[in-house]
Amino acid sequence: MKASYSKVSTPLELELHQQGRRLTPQRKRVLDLFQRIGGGKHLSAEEVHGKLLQSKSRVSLATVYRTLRLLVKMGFLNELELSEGGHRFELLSQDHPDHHHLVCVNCGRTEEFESEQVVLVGKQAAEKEGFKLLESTLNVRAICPKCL
Amino acid sequence: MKASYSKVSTPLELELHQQGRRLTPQRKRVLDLFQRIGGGKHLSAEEVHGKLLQSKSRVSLATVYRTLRLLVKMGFLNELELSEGGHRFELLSQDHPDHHHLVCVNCGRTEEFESEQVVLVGKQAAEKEGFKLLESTLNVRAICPKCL
DNA sequence: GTGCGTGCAAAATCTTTGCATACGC
DNA sequence: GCGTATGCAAAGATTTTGCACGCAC
Repeated sequence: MKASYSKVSTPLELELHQQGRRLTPQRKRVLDLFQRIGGGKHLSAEEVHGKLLQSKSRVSLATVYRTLRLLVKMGFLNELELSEGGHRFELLSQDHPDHHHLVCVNCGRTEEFESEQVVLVGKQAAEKEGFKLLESTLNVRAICPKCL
Repeated sequence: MKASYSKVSTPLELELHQQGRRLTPQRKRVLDLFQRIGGGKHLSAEEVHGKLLQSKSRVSLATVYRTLRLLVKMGFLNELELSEGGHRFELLSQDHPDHHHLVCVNCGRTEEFESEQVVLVGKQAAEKEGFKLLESTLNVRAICPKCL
């Protein structure tokens, strides 16, 4: 009997194919990287590029930029602007919903936290103006104990 | 009788002199611009430069950048990162305290709102980790009615 | 085989910096 | 007059783009 196994399709693959796009090793590697390091980490384009070079995968910086923007548009990643010089990206996943950032403006140390209240306030603000809410992020700028 | 009038010292001038710095026409023009356009507007460095050229004041782009960073450090301006490409700045004034942004990710329309609750949450988060709070801003990313 | 995606290098942005000059104090 | 601030132009940093080739489908 002919072995009929079905290749598991990842959400990434499905989503790409729905849009007539392709699952390339590069795209897989970028998303894999974020999934490997987990939900709370913030990487810049340069860092993604560097980490992929280390793990013997060859992805050009231009492709990293293109892929990051693609993954953000497709909802797999979240783009952050925390004034650490350049934008950063993080994994957006179900078990890591709306969350907020406490950033030390001196050393860049970042802690995350969640708050149901804040989500609610964002929702109300959006509703009041007739906007459709996508996400809300609270950025708390502060000085960490070490830098004080 | 000799006219003895006292030149009014602006907060900017006082603050600068306290630090051994100087009140230059350039610095005055940049802060004036923000005060003229009012509290809720977000300008990029390029825009500040452009607007100052229009009004026949000559300020170099390098000075605009240096002045913006200075004014932020001195607490006259607030630096925003709303993913509109490049950082933006807005006037920070007493009658316009901690406030938040509701941004349409499609057309860039931005509404502001305030929330005592959010300020409180930020404060608690900072305290919990031993950080000294500077400010907290809630960014709500959404789609405005027109773009829906 | 078709045409989307990649790599490369060049270009476009955005921001900072070195240095001689100008000017606030 | 002293020393900070400015302007200019060059350098840096970050991100985008054009084009020929390669590979996912």
